[in-house]
Amino acid sequence: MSQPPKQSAARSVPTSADVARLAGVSRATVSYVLNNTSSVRISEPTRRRVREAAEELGYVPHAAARSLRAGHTRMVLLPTAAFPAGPLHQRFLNELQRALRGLDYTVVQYGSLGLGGDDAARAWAELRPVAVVSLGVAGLSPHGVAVLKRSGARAVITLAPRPVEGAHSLVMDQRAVGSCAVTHLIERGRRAIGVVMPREAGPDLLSEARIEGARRAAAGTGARIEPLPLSYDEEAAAAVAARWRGLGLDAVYAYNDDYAMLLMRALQDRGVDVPGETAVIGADDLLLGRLLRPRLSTVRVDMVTGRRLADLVDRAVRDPDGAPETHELMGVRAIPRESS
Amino acid sequence: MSQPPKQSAARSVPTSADVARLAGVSRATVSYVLNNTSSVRISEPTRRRVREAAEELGYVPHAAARSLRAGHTRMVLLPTAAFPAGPLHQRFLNELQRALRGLDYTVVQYGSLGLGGDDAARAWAELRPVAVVSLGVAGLSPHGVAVLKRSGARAVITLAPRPVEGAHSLVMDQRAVGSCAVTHLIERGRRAIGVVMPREAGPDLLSEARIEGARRAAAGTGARIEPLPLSYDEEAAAAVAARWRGLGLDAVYAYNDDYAMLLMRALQDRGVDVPGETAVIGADDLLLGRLLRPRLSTVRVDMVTGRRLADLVDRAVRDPDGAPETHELMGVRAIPRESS
DNA sequence: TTGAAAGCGGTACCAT
DNA sequence: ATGGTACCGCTTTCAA
Repeated sequence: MSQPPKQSAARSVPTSADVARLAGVSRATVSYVLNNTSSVRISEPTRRRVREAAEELGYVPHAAARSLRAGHTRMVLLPTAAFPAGPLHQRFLNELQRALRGLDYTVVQYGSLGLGGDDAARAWAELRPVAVVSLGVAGLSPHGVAVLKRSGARAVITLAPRPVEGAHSLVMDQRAVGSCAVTHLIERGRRAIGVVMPREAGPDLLSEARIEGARRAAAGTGARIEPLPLSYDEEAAAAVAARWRGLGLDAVYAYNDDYAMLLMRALQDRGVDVPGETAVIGADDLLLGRLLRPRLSTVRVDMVTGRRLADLVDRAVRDPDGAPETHELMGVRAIPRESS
Repeated sequence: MSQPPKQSAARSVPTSADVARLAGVSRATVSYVLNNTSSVRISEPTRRRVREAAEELGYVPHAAARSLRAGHTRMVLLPTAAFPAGPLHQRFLNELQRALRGLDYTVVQYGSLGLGGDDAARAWAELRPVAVVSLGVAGLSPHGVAVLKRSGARAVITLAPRPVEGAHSLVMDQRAVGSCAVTHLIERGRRAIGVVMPREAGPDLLSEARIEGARRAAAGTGARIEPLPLSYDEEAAAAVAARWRGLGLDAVYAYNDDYAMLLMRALQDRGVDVPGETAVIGADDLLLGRLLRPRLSTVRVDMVTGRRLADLVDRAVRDPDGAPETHELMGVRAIPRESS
């Protein structure tokens, strides 16, 4: 055999050098042709030969090599810690993704489930993204932001209950949701208000903020707030309903519509009249809430649009030294239907 | 100035060379220390100096450079075309992600929204993932699989209605869902069966397969199948309900529970008795379906567990030349409740 | 115990 | 119009 270094040459991944060899040109030429480099003129026959060679070998450029050479990437990293699920969130992610792609970014969701705050930030930084958009992931600290920026991220943007130092922060003060719901109930004359929080997740920022908002809205009005941890299953809801009368509550605000629907049904099955005896309100305005009887009251939260956020990312990337902005962007309003 | 090439040296991203310089050692030593290379002994004082230098500079290794040198990555790519949403899917993704991370893989979701089949595969191949797990993304062709493999992917796994040549295929024959639902309805004595499909998505593989299964189950039984495109909003549902009696149907199978709930409510509001006049069955066994009255009948689909899929990925990576396996893995069963 | 140097796959400058 | 070649940051022989 005449090629001792390459035993399984056929098996190995084709590189631009392979293309060059097959086309009988230099690697430089291959690069020019495949990237349509405009600052250099290549004859049409050569272009064809290169293209054909690339095609024949099934050549695909190596992103890592390219970005290593370039010194930067077009990657926007979306860390996904725990999926918050929810159809709104999904739609929003899709929108954002499409908009960013339209601006020629590569969107990558990176799961950092097992990692805590700063470790996660480090893991993200290793990928050298041009921007990081952290959607409500707890634990992105100012230090984490610094690590990312020092490793070349030109924009770090958080969408969270509280601003993070050093990052552009879109503040969605989830307390407003709780406040809005409870204020609504109080206006309706309710005074003893249960607040349902998911038991699964443990204390996360979202539900904590919502209950904190509830407390705040009740303060000084004479109304009482009673936290009610609840698992998302029928048995748990039935159990709460069973001891309902003992709790002495005349209203309940649930973390979101899913939990609200679950509890409302359990209450009804237990003979508790909704809204007569107990008013119920949820949050997030799911379509399904309108299908129950009584129709579920809810709090609607205006999300930022994916398009707007994508523009913000792009602006931040272009002007990395701009002072981090903090935007309050939560519109929140109660949508009374029949359950309250 | 004495450093013309580096005007903003302070601004630039620290490399292992910077760490080496600061610690007064060579880059090799830095690499040994930071990777705890066991084949080489480094004195403790040196280790400390290196660690301190790295810390001080905020050094984070460059993943692209590393994998370029290594010739391979530990990245498992999960393409996400359109989010199928759904809480089951979410849980499953989380499980899978966690299990893969446990096996020391890096999980990356890559959004290829705007791209069609083979372009998408090419884009994925540029990242040189060690494995690609395609979850129901239409358009991963045998050619796409070939591109991925030639660019170094050691495993390509699809979870889809049909096997894909060259890839390990977990076949979830969604026709079984439609068959199961319709068979159930026929057993209950129904003969004129509407099948609701999402109007939004356009004809996608999932809903097409489900309706195809419905047709098959009806064939030869004398039962009639009537496709009913439906948008996911109340008006659309009301419109269908308004012309319900004219359709002459005595049962309906909806693509999934969400659509089933929506239509069932609209029918009830129109005075159609469920299940007396019209039986309703959905699919996916959402918790919320149990909250309506009558409780929604459904078809439950057993998903593969994330853990199992992760193991399959790992096995395939270790044995890349193993023949692609095809597993049928859909357990499907009707769960009759009160609506049918 | 440590350092020098080659090379992974591209890109872009400078020659030719 | 092309080719030669020096990098990008990191790992890993091989020598010292």
